[in-house]
Amino acid sequence: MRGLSLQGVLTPEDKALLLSLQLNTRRMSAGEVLWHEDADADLFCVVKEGWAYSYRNLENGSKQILKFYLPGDIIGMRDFGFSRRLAGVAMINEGVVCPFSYQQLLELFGSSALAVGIMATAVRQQALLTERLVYLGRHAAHERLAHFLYELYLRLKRIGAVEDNGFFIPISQEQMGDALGLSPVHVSRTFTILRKEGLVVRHRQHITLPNPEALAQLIKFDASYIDESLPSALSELSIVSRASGNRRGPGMRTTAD
Amino acid sequence: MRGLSLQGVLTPEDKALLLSLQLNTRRMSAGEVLWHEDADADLFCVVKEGWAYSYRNLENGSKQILKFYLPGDIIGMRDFGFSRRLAGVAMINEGVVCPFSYQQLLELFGSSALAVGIMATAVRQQALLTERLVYLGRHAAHERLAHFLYELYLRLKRIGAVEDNGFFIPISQEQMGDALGLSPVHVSRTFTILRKEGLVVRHRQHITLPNPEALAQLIKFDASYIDESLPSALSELSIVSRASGNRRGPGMRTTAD
DNA sequence: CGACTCTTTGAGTGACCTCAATGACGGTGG
DNA sequence: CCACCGTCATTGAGGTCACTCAAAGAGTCG
Repeated sequence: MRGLSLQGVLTPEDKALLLSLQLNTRRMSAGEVLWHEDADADLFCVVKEGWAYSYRNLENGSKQILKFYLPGDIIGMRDFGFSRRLAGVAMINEGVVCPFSYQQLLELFGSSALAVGIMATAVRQQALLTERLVYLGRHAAHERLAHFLYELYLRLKRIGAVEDNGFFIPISQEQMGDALGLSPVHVSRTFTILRKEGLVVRHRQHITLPNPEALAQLIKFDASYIDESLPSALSELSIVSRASGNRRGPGMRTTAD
Repeated sequence: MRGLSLQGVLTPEDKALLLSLQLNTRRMSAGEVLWHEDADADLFCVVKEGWAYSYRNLENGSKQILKFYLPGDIIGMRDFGFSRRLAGVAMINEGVVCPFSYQQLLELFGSSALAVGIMATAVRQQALLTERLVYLGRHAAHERLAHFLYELYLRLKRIGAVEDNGFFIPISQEQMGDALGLSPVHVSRTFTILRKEGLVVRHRQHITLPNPEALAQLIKFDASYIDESLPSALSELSIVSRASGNRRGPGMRTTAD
């Protein structure tokens, strides 16, 4: 890095921070791992040279690559708001990266805990999309549907909308197909399969999971992307309100997007 | 809303803001559209009752649903950092939402333009993932590959790594398959198809797009999710640096994740 | 010059698709 | 109360896209 020019309205603190980011550069060899899945999440990296990619290794032996990073890209934003990495990152070819800590970023937000929380919440919601991406890319229809239903089950449970392992679902099978990348006909067939295995009972707009654990087991569901608590630095930011029309749930946590 | 309790370290301003969010509630009927794709993006919504979903209507007549929103979820974070909506949002059943403006959120970040920029950058990067999701869900192999290559082409062009419509690509076909949800064998076949149509020329680790416009046309590529400028309120935050090893590009814009 | 990785091509299979018809349910109006 | 309608779900038949397995060609590296 020879120079650093900034446009706009950055404060002197901002500029100092940006300069500090350029300090720790690290040369990486081809294939070298920046971090593994489930590793502690405490830093970002800016790619200076070379390409990198983030990935998930799946139970079934396959792999889903989430993103390729080119020079100038920031790696690791995806995990901000979680204590552990949701995906591994490795270099493709040789290159140089600039690591910097979450702590440095937090200083930027320092004045507003709410801003930090909104940022973290936005990132956490992205985790849901990422999870869906993995299922679209590398899982069969019955796994996509099972995952979809189980995720819904957990989210509804959080807001107190699950009763006796069952919940109300106003979505048509065609809409589920549009979400899961399946034809409505095949969604129906897939429901039939899950019903015959005793995993899902469906009656009109009501779904019951007689054995949620078995369903979770089927797809090796890892719920950390949904209900893991925020790292201590960001904690205590849930917006708890009690909506008038809300069915007797204990409260309502606001989760982004 | 009867009450609003907050834990943690929120400032009085934060609390005032949160209270103000509860003001404008709006009752929605089933199927009602909150906003269309490409509409101006200037507000969020918190879902109080009912379910909603965000979607993309595709050129080929199909539809991809991105996410279902349950009570307590925030809608619209995905577009923060863009001037127009990347996806439409509609209610599934009857419900109540609380709209609030981006402006209110910006006040939270007010003290730090850099914090705003990082937030916006994180959200913009999510747009890339969303776009990939759409292709995994609803597009054939040759469309996925064409889209992947064209997106790469645009991103590399931004950092000055494209020369004569060609660029260096250190990725194996197996890795592309892992990104696109295809087997390595089928990636190879798909390359053959694109080559025979004169859209892609590949020689080892170098790719040339003889006619980028034709490729973009094939997949109706809308580049707004990549290169649309930030809304005025957030503008001027690109971090321009000149990396030592960077091939003679004019500079390097930092884009998140 | 081998050993290795990556790519290409062929053959056969399977998952999911489309098209089409029927069934189940709910709402509406006579 | 019942006939009618529209929407949604189910089931069958046949087709296609992408998969797996397998083998051979092409570069690259030591």
